[in-house]
Formats: sequence, C-alpha cells, structure tokens
Amino acid sequence: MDSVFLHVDLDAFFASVEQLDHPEYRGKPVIVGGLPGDRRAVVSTASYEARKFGVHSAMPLVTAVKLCPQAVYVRGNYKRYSEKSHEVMSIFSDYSPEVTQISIDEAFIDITGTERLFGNPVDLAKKIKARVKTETGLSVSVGLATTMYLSKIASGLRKPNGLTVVPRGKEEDFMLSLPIEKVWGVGGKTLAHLKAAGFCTTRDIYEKSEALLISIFGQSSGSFLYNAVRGNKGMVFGGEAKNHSISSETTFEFDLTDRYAIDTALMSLSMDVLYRMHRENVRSRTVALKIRYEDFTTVSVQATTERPVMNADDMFARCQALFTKKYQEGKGIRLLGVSCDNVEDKSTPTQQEFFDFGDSKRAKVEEAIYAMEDRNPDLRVKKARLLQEE
DNA sequence: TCTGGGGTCCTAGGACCC
DNA sequence: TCTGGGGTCCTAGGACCC
Repeated sequence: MDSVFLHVDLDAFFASVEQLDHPEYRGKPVIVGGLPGDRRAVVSTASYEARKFGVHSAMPLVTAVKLCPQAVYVRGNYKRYSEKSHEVMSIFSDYSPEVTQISIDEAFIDITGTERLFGNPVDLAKKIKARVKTETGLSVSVGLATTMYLSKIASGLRKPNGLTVVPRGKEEDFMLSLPIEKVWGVGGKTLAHLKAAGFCTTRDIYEKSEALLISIFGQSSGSFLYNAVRGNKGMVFGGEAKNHSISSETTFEFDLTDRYAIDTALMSLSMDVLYRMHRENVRSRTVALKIRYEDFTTVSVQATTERPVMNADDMFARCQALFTKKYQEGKGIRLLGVSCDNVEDKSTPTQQEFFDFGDSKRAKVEEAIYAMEDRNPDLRVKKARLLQEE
C-alpha cells in the first residue's frame, strides 16, 4: 500500500492561544515565556508580529525586550494550551485512527487509503485546515508526503497557514532541493561538523557513500544522513511506548550556594517528580541529578538501586546523596534538576519483599495526599519545609 | 544578547557473567 | 601463562527536538 501522511503543525501555538483568549492582543506582538524583568527566562513562542522584530524561540527574554519593548509579555498558561491541543487533536482523529502526536502542537496523521472516504489528500489537508480554524480559531501548517519524515519537513516550509506537498516519486528531488539546515535531525553541532568537512548542500551528502559518511560522522549519524537525503526514511515515530523518564528542573533567578536553599530546591523537585509518577501510575529504580554551575558547565549523576523509589523522603534522600557526591564545593549553582529514568508501569509485577512495612505505609499516606490534591487542585499539601519558603 | 524546561536517543567505557 | 568474545546492565555526557 502506498502510504500518505500529513504532518500538522500549529502556528506560533502558545502566542496564538493568547491572542484567541485576549482579543486585545490580536494584531500585536505577543511573546510567551516570561515577563520583562525575568532575568533568566527565554522566549518560548513569539507571535508572527513579534518575529518581524527578530524575536524567536529560545532567545533570552532580555534580548527580546530590547528588540521589541512594546510587545505583550506573558509567562504562559500551559493548562490552557494543552486544552486547546486536545481540541485540535480530536479533530484529527475524525480522519484516521492513526494519529501520532509528537509534541503539544504537532501530529502525524496517516491518511493512507482514505481517499474514497475523504477525497484526495490535498483536499483532505485543506478540509482539516479549515475545520481547525473554524472550530478552534487556530491556524495550522500542513505537510503532505509519502513518509512521516518528509511530511514533517514539508510542513515547516510554508508558515504560517501553509500547505506543502511532496509528490510521490519526487521525494529525492525534494530532499536535494532542501537547504541543509532544514534537514530534520541536523542541529547546530552537526551542521558545523558538516560545514567543516566540506558539506554545504544535501547533494554534497548525497554524492558520498554510506561507508564514508559513517567514517566521518559515526555509525548512527552517518547512516542517518545517507538515508535522509534520499528521502528514504523508514523513520518511524511513536513506536511502542518504551520506558521513559520524568524530570523536573529549575533555573534560579540568582545562583545558589547555601546548602539549606539547595536542599529546599531538591525537596521541591523531588516532590514534583514523585507526584507526576504517581499520576502516571509508574515507578522507577533510577534517580538522576543534574547540576548546572554558574559558568554553565553541566554535570549529572545517577544511581540505580534494586528497589524502586518509595516515597518523597526516599527520593529526597537519594537526591541529597547524589548532590553530595557530585557537588564541587563553593561553586554557584544556576540550575538543579531531578529525574526518574526508565520508569515502568506500577502494574508490572515486582517482588513484594522489596516493599518493607514502613516504606509501604509511608507510600500509602502519600497516595492519600495525592488523591486529595487531585480532587482539589488548589489544596497544596506541602512539607513544612517548603511552606517556610512562601 | 548569556543561554528554559520537557523529553528522546546515541556513544563509549566499565563491570560482570558465560 | 596469556587470552577470547558476546551479552547485559549501568553511567556520564552530548546532540537534538519542540
């Protein structure tokens, strides 16, 4: 069966939602990510009005304020964004059972073999764009191609509100006409590496053997590049759900050196991760800690134990131990992060003897607290330690 | 212009077992 | 006495994505 995929990308998603919810923002530059004065914030999304001033995602907010002081600045309302995301995604599922969401604002729709039902793919793409607009008020850019990988690249070429088609049989031509920095999976480092090795176009890559590319870029990147410029992507997204990770990190407004403040942050991060693990009904045996120092050097430590993390105290204790092991005394800390890796479903069997009596009792108390918080989101049951910080 | 927060995947080396 | 590989699990760091 000849496959057909759409990749749908919401345009300037967070900023567009703000403009939708606040009519007075429409037509104005809107910047989501922080308020002027937030020292270490970065731009999460800039509306197209703001992009005209050179503002873009990942830019330090301080820079954005200089380029576009008159913009509307908001920190962002992520709950609201995921609501709107759901609205959009549910429209997609009317056209295919095979919808693969890859982030809050984009998804692949496998429309292979739907022609009889919904008309030809281009018409279907237009129909979906129109429905999203009328039903949610948001605009999207769409790529249409024979593979997920190509549809993803295509959707990025005409924005906002675009539709880009890669005709069947033209996959290779499409890739060979593409500037190298548009190749999805090639980032800043690889781009520099490519340039340094004399590769300036996708054709430069195309003309080399896979063996040569592997010798320069390594097994995985070399063979990725070889296949990518041929439009060969057997690249599959959203395969089997594997054991993932849950993490939480914060960059501090000012660097930390005080151990009490550090512990407070570690406890808060621990509780956040544990709460989310509880909500996902998963457990983990691996706890990792990340430290970013004032000079931006970043280090990490992790430890895996036989027994899964039991409760917030356990998690906190593990984080403290990792911190003590890794911390270079005296250095200022700009970021702390905590994560549980390789989380697995709580329903997968485990040796019950791992749960000693005291631990399982404490875990049950925490479950009860979480349940309370779920019923009443405003109720924050926190450790006294954290309350002192308010 | 000093660089967020949430993730995924890859690499290379070491320990350990057969 | 010196010398094998393969497999699995773990760790630290890095690249990339939105």
